[in-house]
Amino acid sequence: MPTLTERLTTRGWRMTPQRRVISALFDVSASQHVHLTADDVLEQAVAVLPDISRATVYNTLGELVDAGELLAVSVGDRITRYDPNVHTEHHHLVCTGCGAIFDVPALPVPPPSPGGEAGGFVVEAAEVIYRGRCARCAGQDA
Amino acid sequence: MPTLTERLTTRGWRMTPQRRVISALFDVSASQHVHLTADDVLEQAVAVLPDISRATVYNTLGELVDAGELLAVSVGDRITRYDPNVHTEHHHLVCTGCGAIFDVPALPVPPPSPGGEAGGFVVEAAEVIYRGRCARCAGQDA
DNA sequence: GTCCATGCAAAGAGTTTGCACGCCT
DNA sequence: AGGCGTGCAAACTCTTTGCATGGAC
Repeated sequence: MPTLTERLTTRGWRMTPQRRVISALFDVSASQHVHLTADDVLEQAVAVLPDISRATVYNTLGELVDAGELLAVSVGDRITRYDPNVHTEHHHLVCTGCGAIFDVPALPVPPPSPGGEAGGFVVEAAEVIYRGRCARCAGQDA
Repeated sequence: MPTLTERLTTRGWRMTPQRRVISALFDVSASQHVHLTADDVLEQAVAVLPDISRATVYNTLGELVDAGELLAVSVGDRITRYDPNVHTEHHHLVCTGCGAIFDVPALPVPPPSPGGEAGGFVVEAAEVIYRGRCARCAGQDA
């Protein structure tokens, strides 16, 4: 699989230093199954490119989502997280203790049987958020 | 089942006109499986109580969620919706066309098998969001 | 009479947008 | 050389908060 930066170049994206840095961040985070927030991206990008602006980060993230290269993930709070793992179907575990998010392979979810007002609804995708305690937080419960 | 207003009185809540109106809205919306936003609540409450303030609506909604009388539901955008249907486990269908939200009875979701970094995660709840097209929007697709 | 919910207004977080400049191609 | 991405700053949306008043009990 080519890197995100390579894929964007292939797509004909204008590869500015800013975009290169942001893409590189997601190439790293993909292998670690990390889910960065816009602020995380800005913070890490500033470390390399001190003059990068918040607007550029948001613009680029939005474009990457539109291009299908990132998944925008919401887990209940009002913060959007960006998931570079778009090529393997997976769901998310959210720790109610520390807020950490983990990936799990998607198991087949039983299709709902919409009746009543929902009759005729055509399901195209199912997204599952498992809530619970990660190993560390579960340990502290005892 | 007593009405929400009755339950709040039983709990010893100070029943102001504002709280009475908001509770009444959810008694109605519960029977219709509607998922009101804070703005919906404000708008409908203003129609009855012109001087009710946005802050009171938000405060009351927050208190109702804390009391376990409402569920705060997020379906991906940054708007919180309030679901009075707290006593029957259910998931949500979200129409990607018109944004409508429908309830479906919760079917058993297979437990994930967290491995890797997620090892030891203790799952306590699973929340499913089905995305697709409601009957009306599916009809327009043809 | 006491306390707490209310209204007001301002603050706050996260995100988006308009515009002129400068860099990538 | 031309167009698009950038930085800046302001605007925007949703939500929360501090404080004085007044209504519920």
